[in-house]
Amino acid sequence: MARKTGSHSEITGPRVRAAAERLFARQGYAAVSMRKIAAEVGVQAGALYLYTKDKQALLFDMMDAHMVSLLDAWQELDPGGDPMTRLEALVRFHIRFHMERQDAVFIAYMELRNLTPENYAAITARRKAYEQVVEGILSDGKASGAFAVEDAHLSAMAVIAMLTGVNTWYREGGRLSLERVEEIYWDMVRKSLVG
Amino acid sequence: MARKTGSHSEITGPRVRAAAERLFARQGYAAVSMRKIAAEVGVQAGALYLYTKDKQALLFDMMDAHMVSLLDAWQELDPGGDPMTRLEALVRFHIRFHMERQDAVFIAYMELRNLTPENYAAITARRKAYEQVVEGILSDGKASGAFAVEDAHLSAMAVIAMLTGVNTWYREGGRLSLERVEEIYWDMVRKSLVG
DNA sequence: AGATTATCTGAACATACGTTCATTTCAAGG
DNA sequence: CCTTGAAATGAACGTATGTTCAGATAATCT
Repeated sequence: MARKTGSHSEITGPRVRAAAERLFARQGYAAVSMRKIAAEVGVQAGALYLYTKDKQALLFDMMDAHMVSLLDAWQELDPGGDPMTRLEALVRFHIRFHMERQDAVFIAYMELRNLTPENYAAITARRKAYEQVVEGILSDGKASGAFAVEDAHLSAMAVIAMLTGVNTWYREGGRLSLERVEEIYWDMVRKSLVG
Repeated sequence: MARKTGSHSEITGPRVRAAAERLFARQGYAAVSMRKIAAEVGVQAGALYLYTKDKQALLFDMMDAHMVSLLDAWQELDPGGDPMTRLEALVRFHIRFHMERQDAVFIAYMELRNLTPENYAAITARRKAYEQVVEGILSDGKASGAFAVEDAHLSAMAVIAMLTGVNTWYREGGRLSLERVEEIYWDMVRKSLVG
């Protein structure tokens, strides 16, 4: 047997990426074999190499796409103007964006050490870019007197860690709606940064 | 060849656990083979099984020991009394304790999915116990009016995420001393929870 | 000194891995 | 209807995996 009835490149390609993302998030990159991914797609392992150079590219491409998407989405949404307004927008954006991409976020945080040195450097650069978006807002707010921030970098890291942490405990249909979570987190972030 | 000169169980045992912790933290459980651990210790792979039932026990035992140590250390240090005092003690304790055990903390957060279901349940129970320590302090503070907390559980998770995040960016000998970091984080946590 | 026992080796086990490739099958175009 | 090429198979490759175990060795005890 070979080519399956109804098989098509434009369908299989995305399905490979989706299966890899699901499995990497649930079991970890190192624990997921190409054969497992292929089985999830309904194909033999060899066929995956029509859609990716190798296993490493599968990981890197999804991480890079995620980071680019994060940076692009914020650039689109950034209201500009005063730091308080921008930070509120960022807090709400961050929570929403990350909650809608739980698998990709999980992978972006957990699989850094499974990247080759070159790929690691590339992803790290994107991460730093996002961190500097946050740090920039805090710096502006410090300069304008809107925020009582001692160290903009430290506070940026603290805020990001706190926000991303939502992913580890929030489950849809739980006690709190995502809007409510957004509200409370923004309240905590704001208070932690003002007088 | 067989038994090495100067070989001794009380020495090799801890060295196996130390090597496993180092390697699991750096490369991930799934990516570390028993042969790699053995090589780090300077022994053949088969010898490891004198000190651990299997690879899974190596992971579980170190994670469980870490969690027990965390809970015990806090119980020892808990000053009791009013929530504000207790929370400050906890914030400083958490940062210090986690910074001194970077590898163990990393593993405790990253390798949950490589535990068997039974082991996962056991570790998760310990984690929940610690989360409830924090949540308990916030609840007390809410009841006494010391904290303006809307949802004690959510705030507890936010605080823990923020504090543990220090591990991802703080490097010894950097711009800020650990005492300074403790100070600033406590300031942020306190402000985020009051008025 | 000789016997005992804890400690470790080295080979073996079945199984799985990522990747390549000749071959086969199906869908589409003329 | 026949040709062409994209899409997938399935077998093969060398290597690595966790774990077991009979045998070898050095430290300890009598």
